[in-house]
Formats: sequence, structure tokens, C-alpha cells
Amino acid sequence: MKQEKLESILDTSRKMFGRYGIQKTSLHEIARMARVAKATIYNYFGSKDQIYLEVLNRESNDVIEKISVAVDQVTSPADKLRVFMHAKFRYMKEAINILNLGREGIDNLLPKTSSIRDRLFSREVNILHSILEKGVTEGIFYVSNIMLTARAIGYALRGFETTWLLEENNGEIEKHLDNLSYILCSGILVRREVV
Amino acid sequence: MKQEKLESILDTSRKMFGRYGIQKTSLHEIARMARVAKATIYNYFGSKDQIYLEVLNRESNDVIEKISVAVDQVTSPADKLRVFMHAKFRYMKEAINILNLGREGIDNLLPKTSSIRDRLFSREVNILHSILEKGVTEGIFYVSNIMLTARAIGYALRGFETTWLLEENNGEIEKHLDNLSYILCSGILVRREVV
DNA sequence: TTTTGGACTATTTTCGTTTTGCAGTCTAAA
DNA sequence: TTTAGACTGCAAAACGAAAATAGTCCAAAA
Repeated sequence: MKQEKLESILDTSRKMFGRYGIQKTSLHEIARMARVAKATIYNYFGSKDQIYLEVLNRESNDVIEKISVAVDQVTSPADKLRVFMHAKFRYMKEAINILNLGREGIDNLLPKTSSIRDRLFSREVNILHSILEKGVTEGIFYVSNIMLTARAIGYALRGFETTWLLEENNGEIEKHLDNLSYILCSGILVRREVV
Repeated sequence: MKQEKLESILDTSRKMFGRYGIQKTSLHEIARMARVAKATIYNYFGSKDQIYLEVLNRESNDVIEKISVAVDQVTSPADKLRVFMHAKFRYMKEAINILNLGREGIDNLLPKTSSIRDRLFSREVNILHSILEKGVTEGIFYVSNIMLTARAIGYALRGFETTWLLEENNGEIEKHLDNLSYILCSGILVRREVV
């Protein structure tokens, strides 16, 4: 019984915040939609902001979880990289509240939201790091500085995030991602040497 | 005499807008700082927004111009790529008003500003395109789809823009850029074949 | 012919006040 | 534990008055 209420509150909050934003969603509404008393919400959460942050954390965890699962489906490091990119964009699209963070101005954000974003980014980089490491260990990849490269890829992928927030053309994005992962693996220089 | 007034107005506006934003800068102040009569400003511009857009256009043109010059300093396509990245970030830092566009929320932007940004992006891609083309022609690069790749690189570099808006650590960025341009050229796969 | 200061208007913005709405607390009952 | 509902205090609408500002116009000066 306890867990159900909590899930109901969080799930409703996620939808309402996603549609109307934190400002324009009242706890009264959330309580009504989630079919709990407003007082119950305060049994679980200390404040509206806390609910919002928990929603963001959950979305963040979901994204990482789903990416991890997807990446684990394939074995070769090169495949893992390609799958990582596609999974990241596929599942980020479902993390509506995290995406909305990007649309709002820097000023009117809750301070802790940026640390959630940073943590998400850092966990993405961790996954990238382990993929690169595996590739290097297996002798498939040559990477001089794994950490640096993982972060570079992470930053680069951010460039796409801002783009397809407005674009809805999914196929276009997929094409870009394939191209990018190919470049990432092979480079654009004509190969002259054998290693 | 005419040109001087115009430059004075635009230069003053650039600084004021850069520091206080378009909202919090009054034409009265601009006129005073630029040492012209307010009426003179209206000899040259139809509205405050027009001045702002012209400032943005100039910053945009400056960036492209400077990048082009820098890229032309070197000859090999691989060098051009590396130089492109460094120049882009170096000179974008001086385009304060364009940078500020990124900080504000999507809503309270002048509609035409986004087309200026888009045009800047598109011109960057054009430069990248011509570099890649030269590389392919010279047999240095292997690129299956030049246009797609140019855009991919352009998008990727955006990922860094949002990052170093807050970061001031210049050296860190430079390191990332070097690493990125190396990956871009060589890929991360161990080379096995001769072409 | 272009520039200038200043006067003028029509909007915005600002600001102080009032009013409403909402987050968060508390309680008694289920 | 959960619930409905009443309650408080704060924070944000709502509003109207006052100030500021974008943009116009003109007669004089450069």
C-alpha cells in the first residue's frame, strides 16, 4: 500500500511537471490526479521541489539504466559505441523533464537541477569510459587518453541534444548518429599504415 | 563623417548589449555613450531591435571572417581542421552577444536571432565542407558523405559551446580540442588495413 | 544635406498596494 | 497510515498610478 501511493504520486508528478512545468503545477492538482490527500504527499516528501528533484533523479536513473542494458546486449566495443549513441537519444526523448531543463533559461532553474544534469553526464562518460577501456584491452581500440576521449565524446553528443530538441525528424538524427559513430571509429584520414 | 557615426553607434551598442542585454540598455544611454543624438540613431536604424540584429550579424560575420583567415593560414586539410576548431572557440568567445543568446531561455528571444545563429552554423558547416572536400580531392581524407560529415562535426562542436560558456579554464578546452581533432582524423580503431 | 537638442506621444515598465492562491501544518476521525 | 478539511503564512497575481523609454517631429546649427 505504501509503495503504491509513492509511485502514484511520482508518476503523476512526472506527467504534470512534464506538461506544465514545476511552476504551473499545483500540489492540489497532483493530489487530486494521484488520488491521494495532499497531506499524504507530505508524508513522503518535504517539499514540492523535492518531488521535482526526485522525478528528475528517476528519469536520469532510467536513462542510464536503459542505456546500460542496451549496451550490454552487444559484445564488440565498436558495436557498444554505436548502440550507446542510439540508446542515449532514444531514451533521452522519454526523459521529458530533463529535456525541459534545457529549454529554460539558466537563471530560473532550481540550483540542484544542474547537479543532476552533471551527474547524468558523468555517468554517461563512465559508460563510455568502460567501453573504451574494454576496446583497448581487447586491442581493438587505440586511445591515448581514455578519460579525455570519453569526455570528448560526451561533450560532442551534447551538441546533438540541443539540436533535436526542436527537430522531430527522427530518421535524420539516426543517419547522423550512424555517420558519427563511423567517423569516431575510423577517422577521416585515408589509412596508410599497418599497426 | 557618416561612417564614423554609424560605427560609433554600433560599437557602443555592442558593448552595452553585451553587458546589460537588450532589455536593460536604453537608446538614451547608447546615444550618450556614442556621442550622437538619439535622432541620429534613427537616421541609420529603424528600431532598437534592428540595431541589436545588426550587432549580432556583425559579430557573426567577424567570427566567420576570422575563422576563414585562420584556416587559410595553413595548407594541409588535417591542419585546417585543427585550426578551424581552435579558431572557432577563440573567436566565439569575443562574440559576446551571440554567446548570450545561448544563456537566455528560448522564449524571450527575438525571433530573428535564431535565424542568425542558424546562418552562422550553416556558414561554419560550409567551411568544414570545403576543408573536407579539399582533403578528399587530395586523397588525404576518406569521407563517404561530405555534407553529412560536415554537419556532424558542426553539431558535435556545439556540444562544447554550451560547456565552456561557464568554464573559464582555457587550457582544458584546448586539450579537449586537440584530442578531438586527433580522433576525428584517426578514429579510435586500431588500424589493420592498407589502402 | 546631415546632425542636433529638445519637446512630444504612445507604449512599456516599474512600483506600491491589495487580493488571491497555494505550499505546508495540524487535527480528529476512519 | 491515510484522509478530509480547516488553518496559517507567505508568495505570487492583479491592479492602477507613476516613471521610463522607444520612436517621431521640428527648428536651428553645423
